[in-house]
Amino acid sequence: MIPVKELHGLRITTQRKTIFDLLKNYATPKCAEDIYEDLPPKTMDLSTIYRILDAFSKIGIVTKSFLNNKVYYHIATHEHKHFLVCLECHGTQEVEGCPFPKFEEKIEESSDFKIAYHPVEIYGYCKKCQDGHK
Amino acid sequence: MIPVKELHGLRITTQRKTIFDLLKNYATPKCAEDIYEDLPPKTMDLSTIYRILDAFSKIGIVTKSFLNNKVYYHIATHEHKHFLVCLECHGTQEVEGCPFPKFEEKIEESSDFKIAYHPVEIYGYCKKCQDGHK
DNA sequence: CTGCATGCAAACGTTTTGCAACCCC
DNA sequence: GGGGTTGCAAAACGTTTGCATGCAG
Repeated sequence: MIPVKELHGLRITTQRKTIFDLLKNYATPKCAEDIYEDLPPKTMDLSTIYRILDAFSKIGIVTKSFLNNKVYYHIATHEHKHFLVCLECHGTQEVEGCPFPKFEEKIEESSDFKIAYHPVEIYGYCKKCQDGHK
Repeated sequence: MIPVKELHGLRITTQRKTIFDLLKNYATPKCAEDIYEDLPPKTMDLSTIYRILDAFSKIGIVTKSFLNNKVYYHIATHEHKHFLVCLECHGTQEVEGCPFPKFEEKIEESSDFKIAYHPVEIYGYCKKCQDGHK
């Protein structure tokens, strides 16, 4: 786990510590609004959350993904995780393993592309939402 | 390739044919605005493009992906493709092979999740944008 | 002729920004 | 003390929607 003290040159503020601690405890990716609502009212402004998440993603301690025209953030632990996201109810569940590692090596070898990250989400329908979708 | 005539119950209109033909010729995923700008002025409304892309994705002839808070659409050919997307210049290049197939089988077996699609994009920095990003 | 599809304009929700006040280093 | 950081408000952005008109079947 990344220690809070090392924020890659970023100042350690109350707000950043708060967000970092929240992120640590989330099992699945969350959007800015989710985080905002998990905080007691008036803890900090929504725009501050956006700025902090942006800063965190720039220094690589959170990953970004997208669903429903919203950005989802997830802490970048050394254990790399993937998630199944339901297109109907937007529920998220963790899945084991990562199919990418070997593939990425091959890509970096054969092209001059430096991979930053790959999506962690796979879309579909969960058990209870499968009716009506083949 | 999917014949234009089979639009899964959708009416075949001038606008839908136009969009379909454009999509066929794109080598990389495009967003609605890209498509709008590729058309001669006044060809059709941007909202129409959104509605058509939405309809197409619902019947499965285009896939959706996300970058920079925008939705990217790509025609769903039987050859499944992946793309490298540069976080700096937003350039896109195709890459061969798909790392997912086996992984997906395993997931569908071990969980009750029905996979609809997985992201086709891998993020990083292309050769000319690599300076400044380790 | 009927209902789905479109154009236009306005609304929507998420994210970004400008600026003054604040506070970490 | 100074420059990065925040709160607030407003703007920007991609996308969606309502409604009257148009056109495919």
